[in-house]
Amino acid sequence: MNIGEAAKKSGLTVKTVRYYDEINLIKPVKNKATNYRQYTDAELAKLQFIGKARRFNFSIKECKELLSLYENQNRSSKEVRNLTLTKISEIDVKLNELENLRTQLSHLVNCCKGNERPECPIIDELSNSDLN
Amino acid sequence: MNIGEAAKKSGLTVKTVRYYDEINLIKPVKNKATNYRQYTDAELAKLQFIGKARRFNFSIKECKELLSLYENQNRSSKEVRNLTLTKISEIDVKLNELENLRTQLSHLVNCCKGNERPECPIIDELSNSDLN
DNA sequence: ATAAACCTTCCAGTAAGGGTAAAGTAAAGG
DNA sequence: CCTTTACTTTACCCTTACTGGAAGGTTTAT
Repeated sequence: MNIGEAAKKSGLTVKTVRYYDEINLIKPVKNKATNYRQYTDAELAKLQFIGKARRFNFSIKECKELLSLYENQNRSSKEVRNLTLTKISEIDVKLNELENLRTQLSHLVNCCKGNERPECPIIDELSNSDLN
Repeated sequence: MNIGEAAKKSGLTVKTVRYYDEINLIKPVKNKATNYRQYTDAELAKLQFIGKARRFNFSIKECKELLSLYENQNRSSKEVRNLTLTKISEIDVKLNELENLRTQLSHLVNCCKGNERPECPIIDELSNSDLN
């Protein structure tokens, strides 16, 4: 199939699929006559696989790893599980950061009257020269 | 003061401070003889302000807005508060996404034995062609 | 005089594509 | 058969917010 169909069926954009070719993630054969990319069903499946992994917040680099595990019939499930566990703890770190940020910002908002007057505790806090 | 001192006192890197000059965020005067950037105390205060706002997850564009509010003695605290509230709801969206992701990933991890065998529900799920 | 510790500009790269242009190809309609 | 429309190609720049490095000028200390 051509790139448009592969894109549609994988839920990716044509641009993205072409990009995955460019970075050697999924390289289709080219039709010699037209120079069009030709995707097989197996390649479509990989595109779908990547798309899903990306939605699970795996980076392209991690997608490459997952893809090679996917293609390797002799992999152990432990390897996949470890990659996923690492990803989960990365998410935990990010969750913590964001929660802290949220707490601090809502504290600032609660201190600010939000009226037409110029006094603003948020600006005051941002102007406070001590870091943090 | 020279850029190194301004960077140190603001907790930013020299590279970053130079970048802020380049994008017209904080433009110091240049010493004609040496071509060195000269930062005043007021500019240092702005660098500190920006640094803090960035740590609060405000984008450079938002920092520009905050900075103009900071510099405007006639601003209303409402404007600053609204910008901050917007930022909080953006953080909420991100928190939600990450929590969903975490739930899904830990569900996958719980289904996976993580042993030496190749059967892996994580890979199976990623291979599942229906989106989500 | 020379070394180190500053500073300068310029160029390239990051992640993961998006936007647009110019041009080739294919399929459908008249 | 011709034209329009839809699809595809490559190539280039743009995004965010910097970071790294090279090659060179300046200042300070030894």
